[in-house]
Amino acid sequence: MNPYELRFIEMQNTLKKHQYKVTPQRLAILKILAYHTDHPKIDDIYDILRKDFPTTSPATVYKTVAVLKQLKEVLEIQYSGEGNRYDGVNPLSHPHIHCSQCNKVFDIHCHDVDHLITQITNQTGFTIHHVRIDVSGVCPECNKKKPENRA
Amino acid sequence: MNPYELRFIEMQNTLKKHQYKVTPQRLAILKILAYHTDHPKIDDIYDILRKDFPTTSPATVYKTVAVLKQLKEVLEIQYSGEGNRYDGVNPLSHPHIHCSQCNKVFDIHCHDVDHLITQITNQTGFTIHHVRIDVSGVCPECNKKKPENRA
DNA sequence: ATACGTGCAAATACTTTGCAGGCTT
DNA sequence: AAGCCTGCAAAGTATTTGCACGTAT
Repeated sequence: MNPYELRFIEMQNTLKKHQYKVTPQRLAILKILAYHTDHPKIDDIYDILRKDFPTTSPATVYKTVAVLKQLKEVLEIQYSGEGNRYDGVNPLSHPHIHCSQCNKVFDIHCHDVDHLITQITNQTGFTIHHVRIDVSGVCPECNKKKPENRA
Repeated sequence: MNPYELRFIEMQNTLKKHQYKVTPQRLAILKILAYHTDHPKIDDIYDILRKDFPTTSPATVYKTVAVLKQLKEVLEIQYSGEGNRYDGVNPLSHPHIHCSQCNKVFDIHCHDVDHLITQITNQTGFTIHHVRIDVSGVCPECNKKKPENRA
């Protein structure tokens, strides 16, 4: 079983475990979130969903995503002013990097983050619940296309 | 001259240098941003501004903040769903920590950030323009008040 | 059978825009 | 004097809510 299918099953199980009803619409949204690594927005999910459910509405997507967010089966990446993005493939908090040219968002895998969090905990005395590390810039692809964009 | 006044003057100079008009409203907004370390929202600025300019409107605040943001004299900290916050005291990108109980936002001073950025640059090949590190949790004050909130 | 979910529309919150008149330069 | 700035209102975008009907359990 590939990791995407695994996520799809995990998400279903979490819904059932918490007595949420598993409807066809929810299954479709789960599947979209489980299989898409490109951090879709609500509208992206809605557009895909509409192919199978032409009468669905954005409200349904918002509601289902809210449930999954609360169950920690999807990570919300807040981008004020251009719609939040969601990561259902890897729902634990992790760093992202956003290209301001092509608007793609990629995951970053970074060893230093744990150390950083320890340092911040010691320094602030906070009980830390969530760490958001988001970098933006221009990705190598876009740099190739337009060399004059380099900083 | 204290550092807040210095920021106030710097912001004025930047406006003048770029041929923006220095109006009483703008001066008042600059002063609010230069002197407040608590990362005010647009509405917070507007509320303070209204004491001296009862007929002003949020649009004016939005417009002035947009100018300052573009001139890099204020740092926008995006919090989707509850209004962005602004840092005019320290307008260079730096980490913040937000308390989910009292909603205060504090600066973090963290040595490891440069190293992290180098690592991310090497790993991704991005030309990095902006780094956002935002932590949320419960601050020591709120932990004292409600010990059961500890993670 | 019951309670929850769906989908429509209206409401909310935040921000941007258009425009007429006023003020800074 | 000229053009930008202000402040009002309206429009725009993202998201939430209310409600009647339908469906999963």
